[in-house]
Amino acid sequence: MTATTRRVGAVTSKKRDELLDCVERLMLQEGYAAVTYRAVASKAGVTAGLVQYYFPTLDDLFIAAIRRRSTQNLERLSAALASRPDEPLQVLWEYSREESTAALTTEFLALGNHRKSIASEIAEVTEEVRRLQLDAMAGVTPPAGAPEGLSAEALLFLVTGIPKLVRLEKGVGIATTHDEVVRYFESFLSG
Amino acid sequence: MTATTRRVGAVTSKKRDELLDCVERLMLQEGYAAVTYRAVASKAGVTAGLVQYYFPTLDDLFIAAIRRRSTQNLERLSAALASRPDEPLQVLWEYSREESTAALTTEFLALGNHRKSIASEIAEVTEEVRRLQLDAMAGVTPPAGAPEGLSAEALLFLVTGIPKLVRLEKGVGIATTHDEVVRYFESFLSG
DNA sequence: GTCTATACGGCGATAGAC
DNA sequence: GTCTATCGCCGTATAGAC
Repeated sequence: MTATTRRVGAVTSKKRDELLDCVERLMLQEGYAAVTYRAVASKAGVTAGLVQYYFPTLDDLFIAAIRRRSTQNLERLSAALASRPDEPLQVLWEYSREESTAALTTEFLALGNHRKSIASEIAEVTEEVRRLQLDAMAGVTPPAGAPEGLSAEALLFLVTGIPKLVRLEKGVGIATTHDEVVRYFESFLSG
Repeated sequence: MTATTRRVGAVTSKKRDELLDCVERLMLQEGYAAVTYRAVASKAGVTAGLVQYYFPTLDDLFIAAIRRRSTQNLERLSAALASRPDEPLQVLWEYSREESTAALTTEFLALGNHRKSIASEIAEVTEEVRRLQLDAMAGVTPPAGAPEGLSAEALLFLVTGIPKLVRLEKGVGIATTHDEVVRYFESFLSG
């Protein structure tokens, strides 16, 4: 069958990869709403038609960006967790606070909340990361000073989620309470 | 000076208030990106030009929506805190988990992150709410079972922020770890 | 003070020319 | 594989009717 007639650029194209680089830069600098065919094209020095040749709809473009980035993230996170298997919480905290990739992750989360067509894509890769993170925590006792009665799942949510929330608030200029909450978590995470 | 010649509808207009109601409904149902002059007009049964008469730019519209809603929220929250002055944390937790107004607050936060022109508006009203919340917590000892070494600021951030984060993730279909983290907080908040 | 009509350029998307 | 033409939305601005 494969009934469709629309022609699409090869996923192995070098140009395609460059375009996704531009998409990431645009999202980080101006947010996902600034990602338009014309803006990506202008940044890459090509025509808007060419961008659309590789990504027929903006959904296609965003999904490609999410998949590429999450594959890279999974590898980076895996390596970081494997290199310090005795303190996964500290690794997850630092990883979640890293501006470079975490900002994109949060941007993708916000994007999914307003573009229902790609929400499932975000959910899928997030859950995949979460499984990896939970596995890394298995069998490791929480550091002294960590809240009592907190399940591994809840602790994971806090350690990876609080940095997201802080970033989100910082993004609009909210500053209060951030230092205090970061200080608390770092007080029992290696410190 | 007041050089401008542009005419704008009166803030006391009943129509204006109805339009803001439509804006809130649109934001809740389809997200802020669905808030267009034409969509608001169609929902209110008026022309797009009339919406623009009251709100010359979309920034004006969003700022008006933020101010009206935050004024109402401050009053509701004040009343709730005053009615149970001995357990402000429980009140804040329940208030933050309420779908109706909390969803709009989170939507405004996301909006501010992508529309820098109104970010300061969000920051201002959020900080104002936060001051009120911190005042309500003053002099009240945290419930038994609450994490040790947690400052009032940090505890406030968690109790009001975790529901936001859970809502954000639920919005894209993420489900894991939410039950666990909610259960933990409710285990020491009255339960 | 309220409200309508119209026009502009930018947008996502499609079909099809080179 | 690359790019143009075209369509119907969008925000915004303005001129003017009641």
